[in-house]
Amino acid sequence: MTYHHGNLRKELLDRAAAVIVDQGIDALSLRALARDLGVSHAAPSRHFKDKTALLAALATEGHRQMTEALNKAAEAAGVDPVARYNALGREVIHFSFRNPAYFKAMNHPEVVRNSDEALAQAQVTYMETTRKAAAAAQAAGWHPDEDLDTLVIFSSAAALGTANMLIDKNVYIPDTGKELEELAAKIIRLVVPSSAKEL
Amino acid sequence: MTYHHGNLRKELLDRAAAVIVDQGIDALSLRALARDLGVSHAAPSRHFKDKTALLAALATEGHRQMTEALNKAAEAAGVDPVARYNALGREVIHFSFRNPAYFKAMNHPEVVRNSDEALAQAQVTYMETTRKAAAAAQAAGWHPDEDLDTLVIFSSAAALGTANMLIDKNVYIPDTGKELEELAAKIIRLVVPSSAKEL
DNA sequence: AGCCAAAGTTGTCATTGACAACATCGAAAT
DNA sequence: ATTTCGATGTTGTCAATGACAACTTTGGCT
Repeated sequence: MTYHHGNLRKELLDRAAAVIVDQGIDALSLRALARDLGVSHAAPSRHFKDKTALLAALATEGHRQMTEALNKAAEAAGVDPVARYNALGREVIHFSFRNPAYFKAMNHPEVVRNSDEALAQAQVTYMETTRKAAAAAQAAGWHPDEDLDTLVIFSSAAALGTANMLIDKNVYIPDTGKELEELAAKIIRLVVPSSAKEL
Repeated sequence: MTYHHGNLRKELLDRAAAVIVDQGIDALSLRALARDLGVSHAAPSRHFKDKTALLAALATEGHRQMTEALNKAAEAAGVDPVARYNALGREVIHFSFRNPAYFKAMNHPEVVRNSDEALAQAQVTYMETTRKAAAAAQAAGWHPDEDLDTLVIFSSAAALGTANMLIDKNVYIPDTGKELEELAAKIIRLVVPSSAKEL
């Protein structure tokens, strides 16, 4: 083992994600992370000023990966703007299943409140992407008479709210016996049809 | 000042709610609460075993008040089951605006995970209320061919998600210049029409 | 009058985040 | 090749906190 760890920043983020998944964000401790990785208690501070900074980095990376995933999903959905927006909604939920730790960091009130430059930028970019896709869907006939702002908030809230409810089954959910993915797809279909033909 | 405070339990809850509103749940500290109320650092433990227990009590009280508010709102909405369900959705959001601290406690992952008997019961009751109202709306023509479970999760997620987004403007929201209430009403209308006639 | 359980207090400990001062290493410049 | 210096780790320390134990006060019940 060398004096310099060499990859501490990334390993801290990975380990933090693992801890968040099975113990929650509140249980995260910088000193515990350091112990887990076999470094001294103050080593993490070289990479993250404080706990919030680590979570902000996690959230920023999450936004990066989600943006990538959303772009892919939209492309795969073809040219129909309604189908694309539907795919975006499904992908947000799917992403939250695949990356619960990123998702939780991205939506943690404390993290969002103290977001640094990079994170704030990532958030704005995400909202702009959503807004553009929603506008296209609207132009294709989805709720043509509604305010775009209203539509954006409605669909974002539905997608994020669904992800939050399903991620940890925090709320009592009757056992539907269905795969969560299929359930998510049905829910998103109630927000945006899966194709313009269904309008 | 007497040795026995006389009303400490309630004052702890009230003060905690105030702290949560302007500093967030993470900033809550039992010792700080004790200081604020002029009692010793261990006094709160006589009423709440630990921090989670205090939050659970807050959440339980929140559920109690919300249930009451929801019942009133449904009654005021008349007999049309669709209008009633729409009113429920609007009231959830309105409640979260009026009682952000309760709402945050009720939706905090850590609190929900470690819920005690009373809180678990309150949560189940809430979901059952929602489910019944949704079933009635469906019987009246709202998405007659969809699974009830799907409809319940969809509408709950939309309402809770909207409340979460609007409560602290956590997410970037374009300045609509509209009152939040009116915005919420428009969003809920996208979930459930405001009357069966609009189906 | 006296008992006793509820409600408060003081004392203490381990954990944590934050910071300061010091140590080591590797890569860039000479 | 050497030197140097900034990045990365380490040790040491402090104040705040949650949790718990042991003791005290008080008011209501018998």
